[in-house]
Amino acid sequence: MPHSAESLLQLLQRFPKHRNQVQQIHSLIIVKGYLVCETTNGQSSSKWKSTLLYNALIRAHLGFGQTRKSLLLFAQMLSHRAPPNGYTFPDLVKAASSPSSGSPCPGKTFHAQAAKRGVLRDPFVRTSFVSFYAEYGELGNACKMFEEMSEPCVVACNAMIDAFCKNGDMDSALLLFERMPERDVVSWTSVVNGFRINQRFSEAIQFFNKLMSCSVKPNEATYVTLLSSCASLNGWEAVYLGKQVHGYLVRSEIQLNVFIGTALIDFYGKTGSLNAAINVFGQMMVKEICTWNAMISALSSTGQEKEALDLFERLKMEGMQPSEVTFVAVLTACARGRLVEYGLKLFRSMSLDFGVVPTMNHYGCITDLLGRAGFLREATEFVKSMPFEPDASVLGALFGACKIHGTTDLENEVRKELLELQAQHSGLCVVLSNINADMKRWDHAADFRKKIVNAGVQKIPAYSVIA
DNA sequence: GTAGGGTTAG
Repeated sequence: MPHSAESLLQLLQRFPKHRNQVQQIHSLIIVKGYLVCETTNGQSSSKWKSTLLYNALIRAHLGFGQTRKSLLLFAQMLSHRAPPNGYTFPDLVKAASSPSSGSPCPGKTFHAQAAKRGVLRDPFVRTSFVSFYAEYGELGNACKMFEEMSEPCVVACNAMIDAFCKNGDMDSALLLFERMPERDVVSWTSVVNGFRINQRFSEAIQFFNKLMSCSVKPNEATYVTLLSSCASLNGWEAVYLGKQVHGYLVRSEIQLNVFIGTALIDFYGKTGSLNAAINVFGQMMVKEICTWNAMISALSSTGQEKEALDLFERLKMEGMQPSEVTFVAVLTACARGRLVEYGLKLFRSMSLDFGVVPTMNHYGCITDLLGRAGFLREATEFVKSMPFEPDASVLGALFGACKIHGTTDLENEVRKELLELQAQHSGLCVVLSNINADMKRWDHAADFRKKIVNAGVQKIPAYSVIA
């Protein structure tokens, strides 16, 4: 029977990646009225019909990144009285964890919904909540979700390992890794990645070597994580290992996919092999915006600012949509190349022409752009005119500029103004004392340390903002 | 149907 609810459901499940088709099917489902739950005839199969269709639609829209639409579909689902089931929540919760889904995040109401519908015992549902809470920095809730599982499977354990890693608790991640009854390549990769995201790059590489010695077969994700660690470490051993991985991938005749390719470009860019990065970029059949961003950064960090900006022009011509990161990369290139006018023009056009709203990072780039070029007063004015309170990165850029341009009266003025502006800001105080210490003005450093105490700043981070 | 991967000044 053409266009029965069953046949449309099958189509959705079979071809969920074809955006236009999904939209057509969606329209057809609406026209046919299949989304309205029928409870009158009492047949259990038709009771769940709209639920299954909604589940498939939520999944399909999540699949091509339309997370907002997934969330909207859930709201519709409730208003149509189609009861969500255990299959509804994993996709829904994933949509809620996605940063593009907008705020406020509805994840917690989903938790309540899942409890109400009696699906919280489902291990798939629980695992997705573990990841959700981990993403939102609520490690306690993630643990609770995990601990209430009677016999967590390897996937649930992997999700919990990742939850620990993402929230900086590598000890617990390793403990769970040791204690779990079986491990797979995802377990290993999650730990490698955990060391990486906690900036423990040497240990990431060590753990990768351990994985190899245990005869675990790495997969693409493992290599991507490893390459990223090698890129950040940048010692000869790390560079050697990264090149070895590349060589292995070439010998295995594995086509460079977007993730691997982007990781390689980043690796070569950060370790100074610009030509290798360009080669990889040229070989890639499919490029995403991240790929272009990595290449732009590679060019700009190796002193080819003009080429970096040319590549940005090419990206636009090829119809790519620049991301937030793209603008950080191009604005940085402008700052390095002292292209003040062009940088300011780009900054103005980013929200106007590309719909990318500047974040604190972008303000930091412009502060850097002005400051490096010696426009310290303009940079200060710019910081004051920002729509949000400057954070340590913006102030770091400003002080970086002061460092380049020497100890002028203006610098002292800037310092004073900013100190008054953000006396409570522990990040700033650290920046200030670092800068002073750096300039061998230990008396001032001590002075600022005292101010930190007087200002009642509780926490002084154990890292320095200026490297 | 649940887990892990790439790009971001100073």
